[in-house]
Amino acid sequence: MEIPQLKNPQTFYESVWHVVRTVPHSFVVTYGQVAQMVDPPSGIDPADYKAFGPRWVGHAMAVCPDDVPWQRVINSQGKVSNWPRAAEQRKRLEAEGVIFGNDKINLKQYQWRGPDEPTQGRLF
DNA sequence: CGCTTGACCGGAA
DNA sequence: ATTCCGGCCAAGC
Repeated sequence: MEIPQLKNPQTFYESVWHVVRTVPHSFVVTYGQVAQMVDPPSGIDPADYKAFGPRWVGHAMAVCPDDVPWQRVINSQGKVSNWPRAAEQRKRLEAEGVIFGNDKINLKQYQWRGPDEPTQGRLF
């Protein structure tokens, strides 16, 4: 065995939480996007990470601490994923001023581009 | 310990 | 628009 496989998931999860904490108020990111922003775990095949990174992000969000704005992580379709707290998630986002159209969010408008692009000129 | 499911994604039919 | 598929990991039961 030369290459270990994600020998410490906890570390990966904490990296995910760190990234999510940097997402600004009234903006959203997708699972796949977060997977790309996170520093890839060493020793993981890039193809494997591409395929399952987004899912790992999902697992990480399922067990995240309360100080993480988990409501700002949605799927690539611009919708809130189907899970027990979906209603609460939407409620939180709307409380931040995010507008849902037909159960969907306009990613063009609300998706966060990254740390280098502060608030895209919009307030909040 | 083995089998099933998954807060996913991108592309194809 | 909707449904299906490959990906081949990790947690839950």
